[in-house]
Amino acid sequence: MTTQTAAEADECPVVGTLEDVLAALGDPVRLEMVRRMWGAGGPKPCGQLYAGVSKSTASHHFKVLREAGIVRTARINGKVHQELRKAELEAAFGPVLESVVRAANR
Amino acid sequence: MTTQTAAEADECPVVGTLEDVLAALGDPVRLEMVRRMWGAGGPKPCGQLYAGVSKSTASHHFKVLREAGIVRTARINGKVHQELRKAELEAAFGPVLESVVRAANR
DNA sequence: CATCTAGTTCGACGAGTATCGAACTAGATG
DNA sequence: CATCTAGTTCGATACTCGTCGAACTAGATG
Repeated sequence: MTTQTAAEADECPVVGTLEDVLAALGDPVRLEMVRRMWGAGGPKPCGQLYAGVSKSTASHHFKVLREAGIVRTARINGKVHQELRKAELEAAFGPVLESVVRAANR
Repeated sequence: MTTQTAAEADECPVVGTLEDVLAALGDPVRLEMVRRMWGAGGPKPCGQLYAGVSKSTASHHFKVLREAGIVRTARINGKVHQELRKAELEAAFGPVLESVVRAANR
């Protein structure tokens, strides 16, 4: 990978496989992160997306979500934000994410 | 659990958590098993639900699906069959399984 | 009964995972 | 510049997971 800005480097051109996505969502911490992002409608500061685990653990989870193509990372006003790649996921898997988040919100 | 027949013993009264279900589906072998069952409309012999892994590995995967509450096991004419618990999953999680299988069928 | 097929359990193994604190990096602020 | 907060990476750890073949179980069949 050539030198890019942080935002670009986290812009995965491809979403992971359906299994990758499901496996990534199959963890309570990550599912909660995604659930919180779903309602945000845009980038959200990392610290607002989880509770109950350490910063380093949360960082690990964001990495898993990112590598599965579920989120993208952006630095806004010097703070790291995470945002769901709704459009890409919808394009690849249809209403999977939406149905999952709705189920998580039950 | 009191003594019951094999079919009854595999009748889990409760579906697993959403994370359990997603994690169970987040494996290529198990996702394929579920995808094949989806179109069956009823119990299906185990041997028809997978390919590429050994019998013991397949058996392990069926166990994971069963413990997540995704399938139920029944013995028909002496042969073990697996069947999706569509109604229970729909009741617990809405259209999650349907959207996942549709995505798997893309 | 013996034999067969289908499926489960067991034990082992290498790989992967979720977690943490320490060390580090990235910015903002005064 | 120093200091702070937010977030990442690293190393370590205990645990889990997917895999297999062997041994076992469950039925059907002749």
